Amino acid sequence: MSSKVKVRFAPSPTGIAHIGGIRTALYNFLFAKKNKGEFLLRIEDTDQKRLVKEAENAIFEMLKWLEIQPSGEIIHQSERLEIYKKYAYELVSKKIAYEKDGAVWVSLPDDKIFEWTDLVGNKKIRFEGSTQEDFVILKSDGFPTYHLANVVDDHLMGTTHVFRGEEWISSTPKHLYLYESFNWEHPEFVHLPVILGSDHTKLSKRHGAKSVLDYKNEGYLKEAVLNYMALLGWNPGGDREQMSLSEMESLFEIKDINTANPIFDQTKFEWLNGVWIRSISTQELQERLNEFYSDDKEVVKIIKSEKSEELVKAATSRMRTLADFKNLVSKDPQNKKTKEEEKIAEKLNNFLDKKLKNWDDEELLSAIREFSKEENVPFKTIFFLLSGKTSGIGILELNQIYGKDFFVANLKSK
RNA sequence: GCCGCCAUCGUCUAGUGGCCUAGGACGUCGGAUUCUCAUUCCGAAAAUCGCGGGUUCAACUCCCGCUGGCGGUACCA
Repeated sequence: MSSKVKVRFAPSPTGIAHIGGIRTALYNFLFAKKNKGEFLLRIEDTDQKRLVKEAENAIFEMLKWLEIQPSGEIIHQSERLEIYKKYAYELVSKKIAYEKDGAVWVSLPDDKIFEWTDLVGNKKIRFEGSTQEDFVILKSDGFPTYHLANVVDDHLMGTTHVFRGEEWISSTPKHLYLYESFNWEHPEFVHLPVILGSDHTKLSKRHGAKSVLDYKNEGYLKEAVLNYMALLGWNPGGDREQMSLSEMESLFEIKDINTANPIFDQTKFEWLNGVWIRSISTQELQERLNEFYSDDKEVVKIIKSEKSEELVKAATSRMRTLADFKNLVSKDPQNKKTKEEEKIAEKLNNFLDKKLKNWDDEELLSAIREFSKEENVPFKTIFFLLSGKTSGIGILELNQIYGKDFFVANLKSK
């Protein structure tokens, strides 16, 4: 392999930029980085009927957010119709393609064997020409089909490695035949096992969404998205779980891509997000939160307050997503007290009022202990009465951040 | 149906003929720390390596068959 590595992410803007798509983009990117090659972007907008207006922007936004930016010019297949037409008719004149119903078709020779070495699993895959039906390369609306456009562009762009989902394996013979008919060398093929949902079928909207941007909006860190996506089907060996983009860039090898279909595990993804939240600096986390809550005045006010750093520190270990932050730091009581609890709250209020002078941590803690013992009230209840929540940031941390007034307000609230 | 890909704990996976009475992680369960919840730390259960044949002194690792899962079978990508 003497030529410089050149790969491309070639999404079709027909729907959401889903997890499978982003993983393909990521593997392309990692491979390019690892081999000091080029990573390009090509928009395959050849299906006029299924085109979704917002999809293209979503793709750009996603790549930008994840910082896996392509270099070079972005190619739109819809702007290259003349090129595909020219090549389609070249095949017609070579008698490889024929016209029917206003479209250009190709038929594979029945007796020909199509074989290539797929780099995932490094195995030979072979098809007999007879298993492939005639296929359209140029549609009657003048647009090319995937088969033609993909082959033509990859050749013209000098793509060395085609990373794509394994759903393309069955049509690779068509592509092989096209390369051969044009007298072009075909690129290496890297067919990635498709990601499955928890019900073991191809991951789709049915499994509860999710575009990568949805995950962004749910409070996932880009590091976690990248990290989890990469590990879904690739493993550099060893016990490593947490990896940054640059670490992955230096470790990525095609031979470490798994051959089996991975199942997307939301729970592990959340765990990994928590790991990332805990591993960035408080200052960095503050910035992420600030950005995440930019439309939420209430939270922005909290993040911008003097106590911001303490709050974020206290919340860090308790977040799995950035979205958890709001409930954690909210001053509003989240559960109503029972009649019984109201009585205890009143007692506790009087007790603390009598006992505490400075409301410092030491005083507060020993008073709570005393109250708990004397009245036989579990700490859990006291926590609830003081904080207004059944779980969350610790009492002493809250004392540092919000102080006496906050506790008294909670004790008095109904 | 036909064609193709795949097959290690529930899940992600390590493992490339002897180091495996199969290792790690998530999750689950138990415990420690503890002001609740988390975090952190310990520990446990969890795969007779899908099944059946080979090859070999030796197979999770190689070969064949079966079964199962997934994918493709459009003038969609």
